[in-house]
Amino acid sequence: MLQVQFIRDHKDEVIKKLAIRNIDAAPMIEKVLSLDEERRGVQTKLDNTLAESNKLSKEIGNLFKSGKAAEANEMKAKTAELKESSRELSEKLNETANELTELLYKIPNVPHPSVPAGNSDEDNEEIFREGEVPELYEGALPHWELAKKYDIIDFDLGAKITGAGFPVYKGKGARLQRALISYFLDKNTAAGYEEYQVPHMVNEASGYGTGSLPDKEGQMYHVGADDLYLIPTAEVPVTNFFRDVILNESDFPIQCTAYTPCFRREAGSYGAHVRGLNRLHQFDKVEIVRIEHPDKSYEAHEGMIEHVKEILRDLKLPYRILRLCGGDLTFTSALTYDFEVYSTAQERWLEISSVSNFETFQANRMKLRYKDADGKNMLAHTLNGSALALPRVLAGILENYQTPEGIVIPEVLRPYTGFDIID
RNA sequence: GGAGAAAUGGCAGAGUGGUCGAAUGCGGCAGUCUUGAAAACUGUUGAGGGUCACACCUCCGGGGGUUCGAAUCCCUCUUUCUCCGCCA
Repeated sequence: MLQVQFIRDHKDEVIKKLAIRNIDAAPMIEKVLSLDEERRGVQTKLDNTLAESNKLSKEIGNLFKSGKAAEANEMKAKTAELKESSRELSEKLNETANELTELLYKIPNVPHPSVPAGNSDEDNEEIFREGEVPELYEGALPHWELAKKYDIIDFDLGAKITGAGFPVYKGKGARLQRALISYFLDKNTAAGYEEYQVPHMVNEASGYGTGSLPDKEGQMYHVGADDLYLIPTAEVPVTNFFRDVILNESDFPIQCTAYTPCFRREAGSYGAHVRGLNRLHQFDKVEIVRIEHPDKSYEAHEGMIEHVKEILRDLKLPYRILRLCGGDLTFTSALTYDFEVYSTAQERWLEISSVSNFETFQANRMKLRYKDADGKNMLAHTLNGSALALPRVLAGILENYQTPEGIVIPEVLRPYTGFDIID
């Protein structure tokens, strides 16, 4: 969430920049400012009341000590009124503060200056394209047909034991999946990211920390009996390592990577675009997360982009990079680059990575700070990206590497798979 | 799952109703001394709100209560430890 102080100091700028997201934020911002003013007013009144009753309490204590019980008891009577008004004031304070926080939760991050205006994914800006789209032979198939033909992914079996969108990987399919995970993790750790294995469920506070709550409440699976959420991405547990943490400047850069399954309800998705591996309720992903000094975060962001590029080059998959427009930018992000791999048989682009800089938006919710040179606590910047999401990479490999003889395994994966063709 | 114990500042650890935001030690930072460093000594060292700056207010795991007054008493939740049970 945005800092109230920042909104106070940059009101017009915030409104102007949120317009890039097609949001008329002026009414909300005005409300924030008036609530904030109200909150501070009530706070001051409450403070004064408490100060007075603290003073009285001390005096009463002193009177008792010096044996003047009668005077002390007389004074006690005076405190009742103060108590009553401080009770009222603190209720009022709570109300106002809660209202303010709830409102702040509804205001998305301010986009970076480079974010283009726009309404939907059609307005995203392609900034880079690389890799050759292979000429497919006559009779080439989409990945879900290939999965069936070579018996490497069983969607029906998954539907039987769990439901639609929970595939079962078999044989060489399962092995390829594991190869990709290992390859990604090795690649990330070689680039300086420390590997973690994390819980696949998180508590409510973590959900709020990264912004999955309350904005995406309905998208997460909730385990009611224990009030836990299945993670939609490793970003949530990993970034929350740093919730309520004050770092030293020397701790930067912090680079983490983690493989986890990701669980998404995807309520409202339907149709041909969710076929096969295109959109699942459970999928595997290797995530990279960075915690950075504000001065270095965009440099780090570029570094993450280069890193993901390198992986896709290794895999020799045709891909492009988009700079997301204001309308397509996720709630918490200031700047996001999407990587899309070309699905040759479907003749469409599939998102396989989303690399974002959240600046202080998550850090403010999480109270993730560092001590600067003057000893002041400042909010850090958080970033993350996929490196990479498995199913669509797998779809890309199956479709782009298909031959009449079978599916050729990309060179870099062979040490991990132990075979070079699926036939 | 059952029984018991505990949770205090970066760490260790005092504090059982009043002047305690909290002794002491370690660590960190600054200074003195030194060619430099170490040692020694001196000072300093939590977070949030608020203010031009002070004042002032809040925070001793979380929430609630008793009291004029709570780190200290009561209730509740969470977590950790010990013992028993169960178990990959």
